[in-house]
Amino acid sequence: MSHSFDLSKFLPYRLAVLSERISRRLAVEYERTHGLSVAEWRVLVHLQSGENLSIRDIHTRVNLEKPRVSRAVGRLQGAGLVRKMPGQGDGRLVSISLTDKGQSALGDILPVVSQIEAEWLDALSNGEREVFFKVMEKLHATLDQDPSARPRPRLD
Amino acid sequence: MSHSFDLSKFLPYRLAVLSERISRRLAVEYERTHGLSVAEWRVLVHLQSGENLSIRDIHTRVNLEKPRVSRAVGRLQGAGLVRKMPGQGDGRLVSISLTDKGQSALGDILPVVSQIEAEWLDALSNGEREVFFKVMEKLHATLDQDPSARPRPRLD
DNA sequence: CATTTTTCGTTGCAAGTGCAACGATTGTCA
DNA sequence: TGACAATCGTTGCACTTGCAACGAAAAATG
Repeated sequence: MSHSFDLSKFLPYRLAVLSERISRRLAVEYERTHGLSVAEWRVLVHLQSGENLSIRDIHTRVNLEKPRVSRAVGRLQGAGLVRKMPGQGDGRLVSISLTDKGQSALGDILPVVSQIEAEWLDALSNGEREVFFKVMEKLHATLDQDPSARPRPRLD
Repeated sequence: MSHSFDLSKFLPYRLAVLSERISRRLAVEYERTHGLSVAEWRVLVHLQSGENLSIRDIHTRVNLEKPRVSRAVGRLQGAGLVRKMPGQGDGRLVSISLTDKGQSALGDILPVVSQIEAEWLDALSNGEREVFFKVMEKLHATLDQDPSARPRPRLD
């Protein structure tokens, strides 16, 4: 007798579908208005929090592979949104920072994106929000103890 | 003054990180043991529920673009896990079904994958599971009313 | 019936992705 | 100090992906 299995009730599948739908919805905004990809968007946002970051900084904190970050930064530089300078002190590092144009683009996008997120969160009660995030944390904690799982990306 | 924004607390980002980590963990299983990609895995699983499906059936129910399904089916056929026959009645349709080898591969993978999912769900209380899935549904419902969002894939 | 539209699956093509490997720079340790 | 190892960012390469366009087949329209 065959193992009964319903993909539509499978946790990883449901998460993937929801996550993808939400990502797409957001991408509509920064893609249409500023031609950004997901990787470029993440890099750009992360640069807003701190200046003079290296590729590796972004790589470890933003959950993108190193080559992906490198190329995203290259495209952002080509678009004039980002500036690359040799890192002082350590000659291997590259110091990346936002240009005025990059700041301005972020200024356009962030309010829109925050507004969309707010609409999603407003549909939930306080308790639901709390439990939802707690569950995500618990799932990460379970994965942390699984040697076959990837390490959790730093979220700080 | 600049808009404060913390990517690590941004709902879409957190969802993407968790979803990707979970997907990767699963992919380890069916990729290493049977050389399947995510698309191939989804197609294979969906074929288990019903026989003689068309590309379009899979496309609409499994949240994969049509060309992606077509190519995944082609690779599965090449690996001997799937059989393609011209659809009777409608000459445009392609009738896809599992071979014995495909059934056998699923028989290997499904218990392992279900076990991993069970470990994740067991870390949650009944209430947490309930709220978590309810929140996912609510987020979908909010997206349903957003004309800029993609339609929700059928989950049946 | 004849003609136009729609649907189905596939393919072309440009672009992005993951992984390994590379040169360059820095750190480590005998 | 000198040899070796580790780290940083980039690049090569094979592969996948998304989107548009295509031919074949069926449906809709007159």
